[in-house]
Amino acid sequence: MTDEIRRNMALFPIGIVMKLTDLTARQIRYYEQHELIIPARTGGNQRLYSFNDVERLLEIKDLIEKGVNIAGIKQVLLPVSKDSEEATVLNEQSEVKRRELTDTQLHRMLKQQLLGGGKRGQVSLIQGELSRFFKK
DNA sequence: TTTCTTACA
DNA sequence: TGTAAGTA
Repeated sequence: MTDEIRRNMALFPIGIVMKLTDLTARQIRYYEQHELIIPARTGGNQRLYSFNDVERLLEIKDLIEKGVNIAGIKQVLLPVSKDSEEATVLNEQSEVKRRELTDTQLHRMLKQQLLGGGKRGQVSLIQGELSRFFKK
């Protein structure tokens, strides 16, 4: 899969990313501080972004516009640990406490909605559980 | 000229 | 977040 390589190929400096994402350099660097993105660096310490980085920044921008804070964005964008995934499976199998939503399930629903297509009827349900993630 | 870090409003 | 300062 050489396409992966191309997508992760760091090519453009922050100036171009600013135009591509309509974000300010301040914001782009700020998101980097919070580890939402990790651009490569040149020998001169200049940041270099890849296509993947730009797409990720666009997602971040989307969430920001929807009123999600950094903590919330981290929940949505940061990779879900494998342990959580397995925990979900176990919980689903053990017909015990299968009444409440699993954190990872909720996580998927939120990401699905926040990032675009999301069934409106589901929103109200989510908003109630939202506190679990976007609390302070 | 552009970008970087640090720091103050 | 915006912006200023001093560099690289």
